[in-house]
Amino acid sequence: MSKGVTSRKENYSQWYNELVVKADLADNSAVRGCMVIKPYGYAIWEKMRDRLDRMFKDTGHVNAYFPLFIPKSFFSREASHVEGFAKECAVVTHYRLKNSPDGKDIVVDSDAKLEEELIVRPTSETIIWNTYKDWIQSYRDLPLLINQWANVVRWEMRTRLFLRTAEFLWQEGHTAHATQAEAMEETVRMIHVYADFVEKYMGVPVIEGVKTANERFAGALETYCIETMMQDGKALQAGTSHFLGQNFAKAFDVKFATREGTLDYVWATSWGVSTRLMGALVMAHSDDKGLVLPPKLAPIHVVIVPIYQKTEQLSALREKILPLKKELEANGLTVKFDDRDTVKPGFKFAEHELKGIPVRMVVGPRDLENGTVEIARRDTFEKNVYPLHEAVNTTVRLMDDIQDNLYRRALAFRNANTFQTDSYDEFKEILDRGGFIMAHWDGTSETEDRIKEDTKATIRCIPLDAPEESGKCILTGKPSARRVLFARAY
RNA sequence: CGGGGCGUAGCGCAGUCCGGUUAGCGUGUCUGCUUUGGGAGCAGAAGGUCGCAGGUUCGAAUCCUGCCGCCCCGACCA
Repeated sequence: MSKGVTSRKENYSQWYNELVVKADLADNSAVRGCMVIKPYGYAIWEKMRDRLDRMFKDTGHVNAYFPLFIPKSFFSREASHVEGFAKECAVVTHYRLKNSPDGKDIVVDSDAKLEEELIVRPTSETIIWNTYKDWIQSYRDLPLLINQWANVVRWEMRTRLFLRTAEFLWQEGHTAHATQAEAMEETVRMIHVYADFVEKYMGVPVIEGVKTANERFAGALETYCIETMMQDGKALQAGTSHFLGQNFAKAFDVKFATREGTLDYVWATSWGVSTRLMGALVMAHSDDKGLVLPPKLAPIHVVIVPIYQKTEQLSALREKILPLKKELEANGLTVKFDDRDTVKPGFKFAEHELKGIPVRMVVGPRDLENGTVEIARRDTFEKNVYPLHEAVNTTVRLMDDIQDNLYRRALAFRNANTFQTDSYDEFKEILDRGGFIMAHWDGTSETEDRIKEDTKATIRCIPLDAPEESGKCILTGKPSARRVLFARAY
């Protein structure tokens, strides 16, 4: 990115941190572990959010909003759920402050202690299922397909911008169904929606799969996930969709009258993606010059930089550029005309690259003379001079090219860094280099734990498309029916 | 909660071991002139409770004691 800073290959983590801050996506805040999402970063998140929201609506869901605070007692209703989240909850115990005796400070008023503590939601299953109890009586009330856009808090020990923050923005879908099959269908449908979004809009290839018992969501019977590879070969879980069975219905006593007149517990799913997707987007495509954004999520598609010496020249350029800008906009592109006279062109080029703007146009005196414009693409740095009348078509075409190229490039990288092995020694070597490993596993949590302790690698998922193949567990040599995906993960 | 490190200008740092001019460097900011097809150059200016409190000393950013804050590694994790 900017001169003299960490390169991607030198120190991937540091490169990422610097990039997020320098590209104006986010900053650390005064509150430990929390993040300020800056306007540019938020604009990208809004693009993601709007597209996902459309996809949810297209699959029959509606939005609603549930409270931030969850009574502590709700939490303990579902045993494995509380166990999974208890260690990272923010808890509200009081509702009032008062002046300290010496009047110099504000202190918690110990008289204002809550009878029951409130948990700041780390996820909303409990408060939502407590509500669903009132909403669902009959099979006619089902399915209930609701999504909420919200913030949640998980008091993590160690945080990283976008990838793991104490508070993060996300959406969580919570659905209720009359049958197990329907709920299962919904679970799979939504993981496909996520996969679709991440591949087609973010340009990041995913592996769809199911989690092992160790990695499963607290309270779920089955967790589906999409796993992505970052440029250091580590895995990032980009989204999850959970089949919750009747666990939450039983915990919150949500029964419905069936078509046959009997009473049954409803079947549930939940699914979510978060601002972590921003981290995935940055880590998957960016380079040492900065961010590389897929056109479908870029807040600005094209930046036009004028080259001039005197202000008269600028007005001549403006006459050419403004109609061009208008025409690009008529083709659905967002265009920025960077006519700042406070910085030099070279500075602008570097800045726009840092921010990942897909296409840059340069128009100067030379172009005025020749009726041309220079067009450069961010992903490959290729630049060419085109006749002015071809500028719009070229740019529109470039948007598709860049979008495709980013996906293809990421896919090629993932393929080049995905390995099959049956040797535990080689398994460890590959992990140290970075990459995904397809290997046999005996199906036990004990083996998975031992491998994790030994190598820091976890089973990211059992890929949905993993073919049956009998083999021997990489660690224990016990029989295995298919290979599973191992990697170190964020 | 265990192990390590750091706190000096908006930001990044040197100076601390071995106390001694007016506390310095880079960058950023401001002013002026020259520049403008890849992160400009020169000249000038502004900017500091050296984390806080106490102690030792003729004298403390530097030594001693206590406190506060932050970062990194581990446990946790979308």
